[in-house]
Amino acid sequence: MPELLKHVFVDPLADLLGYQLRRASQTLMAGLTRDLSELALSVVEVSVLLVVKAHPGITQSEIGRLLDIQRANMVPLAAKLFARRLILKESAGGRAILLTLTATGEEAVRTARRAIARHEARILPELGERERRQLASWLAAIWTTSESKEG
Amino acid sequence: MPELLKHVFVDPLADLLGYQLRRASQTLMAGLTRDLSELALSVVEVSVLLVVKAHPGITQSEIGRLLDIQRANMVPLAAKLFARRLILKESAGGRAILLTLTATGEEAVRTARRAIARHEARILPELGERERRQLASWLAAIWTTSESKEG
DNA sequence: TATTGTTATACTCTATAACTATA
DNA sequence: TATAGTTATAGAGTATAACAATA
Repeated sequence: MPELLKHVFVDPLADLLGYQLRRASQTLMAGLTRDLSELALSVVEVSVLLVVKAHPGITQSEIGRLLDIQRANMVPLAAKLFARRLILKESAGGRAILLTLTATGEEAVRTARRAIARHEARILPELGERERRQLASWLAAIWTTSESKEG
Repeated sequence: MPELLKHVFVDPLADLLGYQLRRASQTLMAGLTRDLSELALSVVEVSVLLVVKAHPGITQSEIGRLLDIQRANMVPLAAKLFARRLILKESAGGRAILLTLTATGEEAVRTARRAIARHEARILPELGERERRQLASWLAAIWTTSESKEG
């Protein structure tokens, strides 16, 4: 079929906020994954690393609660970061294990932050700082409000 | 540990637009999935149904291009909707198969639209129509712009 | 040759249930 | 009893490669 005669279909979902949110999130995650590929770490793995950086000595369960990751799913995540020598595990007497960054982990965090900053700057570059904050605050309201989550 | 003495950790990712977007999308999808559970259809299956409703006679490949779903992944999707007697498949002479809604499919679309409207109204109920449009337009810009998608 | 539908497959992410070890 | 870490597993969602049929 000739390119110019191809029917272009109107997207009937275009006026749905949820649809726009999902498509935007997918596109953005794909882009960030590409930008983080130099580190050979997934977006989730990097986010765990950033949390450990901000809270040295935090436990797996605490990270899970913060990022909404199941306790069980934190296991292979932490195992990979440990195998890559990015984090240290330190027994806290009880069952809990305290996580901290290694020197390699600190370096990975610096690299990740540069990649993330580069990526963030590429999202809607025409947006000013005020609009950016407005957008972020609307998005935060969606998942912070318990109504959206539970009812 | 007593509830009041539990350490509440600050989320170091809170100022990242990409993070807010992902969390919002996850929360929203979970909520919408729950709201659509009466139909026993996933969010993606319903979105396909809405596209067929808007474009009777559209093909699987065309739907895939519109919603960014791989051709291969459209197969089990269309198969389920067909098995549930929600869509009809009509040969178009060639290899392509034209999809249309059955009466049951039309009814499902009506039910789905009510559930989606209910859900959308529950997201950011404090947002006015103008802010809603602004938010939707920013989100659309993120995934429509090729910069975000490819580099 | 390009496109459509298809099969098979694999990988990631996420969710649940059950077990143990410890406070 | 409640919590942390763990294991195993299952289900989505998504991605790629290859094939046959058709324009």
